[in-house]
Amino acid sequence: MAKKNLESEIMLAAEKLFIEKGFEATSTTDITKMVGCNQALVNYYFRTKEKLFQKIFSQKLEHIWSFMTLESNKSISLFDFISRFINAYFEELTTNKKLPFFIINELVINQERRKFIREEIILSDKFQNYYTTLNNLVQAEVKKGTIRDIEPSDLLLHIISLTVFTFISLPLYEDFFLKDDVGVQNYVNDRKEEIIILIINGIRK
Amino acid sequence: MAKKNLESEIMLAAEKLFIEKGFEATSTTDITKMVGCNQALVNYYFRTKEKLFQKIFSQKLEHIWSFMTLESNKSISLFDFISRFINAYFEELTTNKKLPFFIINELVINQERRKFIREEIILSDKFQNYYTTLNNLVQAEVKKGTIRDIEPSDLLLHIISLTVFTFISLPLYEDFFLKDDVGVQNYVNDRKEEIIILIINGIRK
DNA sequence: GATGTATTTAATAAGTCTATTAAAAACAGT
DNA sequence: ACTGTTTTTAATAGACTTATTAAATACATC
Repeated sequence: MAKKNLESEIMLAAEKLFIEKGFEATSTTDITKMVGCNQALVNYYFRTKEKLFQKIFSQKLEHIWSFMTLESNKSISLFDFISRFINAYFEELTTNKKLPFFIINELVINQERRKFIREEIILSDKFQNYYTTLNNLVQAEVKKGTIRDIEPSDLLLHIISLTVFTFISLPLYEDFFLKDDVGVQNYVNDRKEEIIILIINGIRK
Repeated sequence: MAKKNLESEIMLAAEKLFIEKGFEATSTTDITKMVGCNQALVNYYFRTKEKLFQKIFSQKLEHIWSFMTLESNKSISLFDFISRFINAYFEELTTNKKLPFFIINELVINQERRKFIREEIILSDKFQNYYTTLNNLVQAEVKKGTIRDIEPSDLLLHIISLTVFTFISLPLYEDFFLKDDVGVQNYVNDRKEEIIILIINGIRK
């Protein structure tokens, strides 16, 4: 039996519900009902529902973002980067299937959160370094003549589009073709392999 | 001055707001405030907010879906299909930039709407024909040896992933890189060309 | 112009939601 | 065991929601 700590229990329940149903559709009553404590505790520990959300959101964002940059450092060549990155990305999202939708959704809906990301991530040194590293990898291959001349941003967008969309659309796949967990997992794995092939083939000369 | 017709004015306002902010975040008061009429009219014309939403949702879905099938019939070869389809798809979504997010969002959130799609679209003859046509196009090219052996579903998913994600993430691009309408349009056009190249290159042998 | 129907409004019921407040309970340290 | 602090609860204010109702207005047809 874990030590009872309502603050973190509320965080966990909120995380689950926010990711499942989004900010609007989740009430503080839902959250505390899940924990089994009084609704006022949300305000006691986090002041407002919005602040609780922000805490969870930036936590999740930091998680996924630090994961992304971590993966890029390990790579030596571009093709290595691509397949390694997509593999790790898929593995990461497989254990957090709803995360892509959660993040995209809130970023699209809420302009404030976009500004937050811009300042915290896009303008950060870490991102600039990350992008420069990727750019070097790409330029090296272009010079060698192994790939066509492509913007690193396009490459990155291809990877993110195809990976993220796979997980966003997962509930659709599940219900359209009546698949169980195993079926879904097979589908995800197949998509992963196919996406790697498409991208590597697609940038080759 | 158009003939005043509050029923359709409500529909239009609701369409705008639902697409902009989603079902939950839009209130019937918002909608009628926009039109400038009494809130009770929503219930008078559409019985419930949910029914109003459903009407708009299936209208939009029908629009995009009939567009997709229309485009497939015009194509003769696979490469023709791909570039023609992506071009038309992008053009369509350029005039309805928020539509992809709207549809995906509601489908992910609401299982009932997924079931609706399954019955109305996936299981329809029209879809089955559509898929068979695509399959024939793909098989023909595989036999000719011009492309690698790929599932038509994968090809379709590639196209949809890359196209839809471009528009879903548009607000992010806009705010991250501080682009105006012209900048955004250039970006969209560049992405379109790049996506066509990636896919055609990516399925070639 | 009277009469029946369709449209629109104002008022409001009944529910939900978040945040606040004051009191109660649990837990320290002495 | 007493005292001060932290945690938790119950109760509730106040602001929204959607949907319903009955009354008012506009419209059409005879």
